[in-house]
Amino acid sequence: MPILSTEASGEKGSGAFGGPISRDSLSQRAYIAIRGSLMHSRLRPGQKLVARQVADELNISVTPVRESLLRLVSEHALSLDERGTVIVPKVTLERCIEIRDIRMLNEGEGAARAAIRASEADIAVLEQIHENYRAIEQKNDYQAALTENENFHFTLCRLSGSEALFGIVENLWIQFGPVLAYLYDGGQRPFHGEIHGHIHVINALRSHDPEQARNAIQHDILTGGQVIVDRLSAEEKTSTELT
Amino acid sequence: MPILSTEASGEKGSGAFGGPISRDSLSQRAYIAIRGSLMHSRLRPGQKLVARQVADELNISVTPVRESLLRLVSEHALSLDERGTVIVPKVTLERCIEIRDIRMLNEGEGAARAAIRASEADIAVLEQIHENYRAIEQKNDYQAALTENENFHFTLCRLSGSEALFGIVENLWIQFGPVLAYLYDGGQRPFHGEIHGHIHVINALRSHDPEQARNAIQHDILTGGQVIVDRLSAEEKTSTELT
DNA sequence: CAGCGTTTCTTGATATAACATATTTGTTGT
DNA sequence: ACAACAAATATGTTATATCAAGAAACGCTG
Repeated sequence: MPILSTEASGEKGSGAFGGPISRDSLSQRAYIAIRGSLMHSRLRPGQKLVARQVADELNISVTPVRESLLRLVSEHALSLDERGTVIVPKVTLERCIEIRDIRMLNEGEGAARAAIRASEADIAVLEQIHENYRAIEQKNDYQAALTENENFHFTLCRLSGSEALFGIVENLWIQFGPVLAYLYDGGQRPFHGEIHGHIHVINALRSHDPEQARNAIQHDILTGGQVIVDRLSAEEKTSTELT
Repeated sequence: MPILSTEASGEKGSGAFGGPISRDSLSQRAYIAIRGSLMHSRLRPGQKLVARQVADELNISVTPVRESLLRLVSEHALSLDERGTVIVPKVTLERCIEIRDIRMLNEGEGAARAAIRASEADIAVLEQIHENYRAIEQKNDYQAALTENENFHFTLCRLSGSEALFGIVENLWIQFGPVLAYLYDGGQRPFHGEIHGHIHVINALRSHDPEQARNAIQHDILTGGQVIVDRLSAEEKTSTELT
């Protein structure tokens, strides 16, 4: 059974033409491929990622594969077992809540800063992203919706103008993303029919109200994560009972 | 001229005996060596770190060196130029302030959580670290003082019990540490004779007062960083005038 | 059949070689 | 002396071979 499904999607499409295909290094492409598999939850928690096997599957040598695996480990998106083998980390309820809370802290700060700096054009872009997101979600294309939701959060945080903050948020996402995807695979929708949290964020930006923006994105993260927390609680309770 | 001075310090001394010397991988040792050089500001901003040269200097092959360099790049402790060569990033005033602020946000949160969870034993450990720190500082051993200060901040954050938070703080430190060291090399002492900020943190922990702890560590970071900000402002002003 | 030692397989870690490209150096012709 | 082209060098990137340590399979003996 193949470890990674065949998805060489470039993520950052290079040019409007199919054009001079991305001259990324193999290492970079391997990184994107593995990260993509992780984000789309095609890798089971606890699964081993053996360098040689992954290399075979991607038809490249182990060197660039090893580089990308180690990079993902350093980003805490993957872990190492006692022997040094790369494994997909298990998402515990505890870890999930922890990451959610740190996301709220840092994305909240990002939103607050964004509220101060964002121009009307910036906000319009964000609004457009959200509308795309809603449209995609309506079509039940959860994978795509996931990506567009990520896009919203990243774009918002980028508006803070803080490189360091963005780095942190990006990094938290790669740890949290797989959990979200895991949920989507379960066929549940984390968001409800009410007014979507993103809207409140956009309104706060328009008012240039930092604290309102902070609260809005924090509420969005909390709401979006609640379904995951519920489900993980249920699963952990079940497995405990089985023990 | 050698890129890295000879310092193979194990950081995490393994055992009380000189004992079964650390069976770290070469990659790990290279990482520690390069990181150490960075933290002790033996690398000039803008300097190139050529994999083969570093490998020669450490008497190992390029593979583990490349791995550690890439790891440091992924941690934003080093950067890549357009060609892919690793370079020591230049510290701008802007970046310095940015990292300081994000440190305040996250270490503040760490301290607040620590105030809730810390036992008296935990606090005693922290107190001991601070006393060591003061003693070392008095002896004008700035390098060692720097390490002990780092130890204080890390230990405090670890008391928060949040793995994710600790990872972020650790990562911010590796970006900020070189700047601190740079300052120390200039012979300036960032901390003053008054009651040290760490003391206020410890008091807040004893009172189990989260917000007081948050304020205390934030104030400490702000105060400690002020000298750096002043100096960088001065330097940037000068270089602007020269232009 | 059980236990134990040996061989083989797996797999991470390291070294080295092969390759590609950009930069530098050197040479030559006018 | 200078411009243009060619050779050499520097350096990141990838592939492959080797090593070592642990795990697993295998077979031998009692």
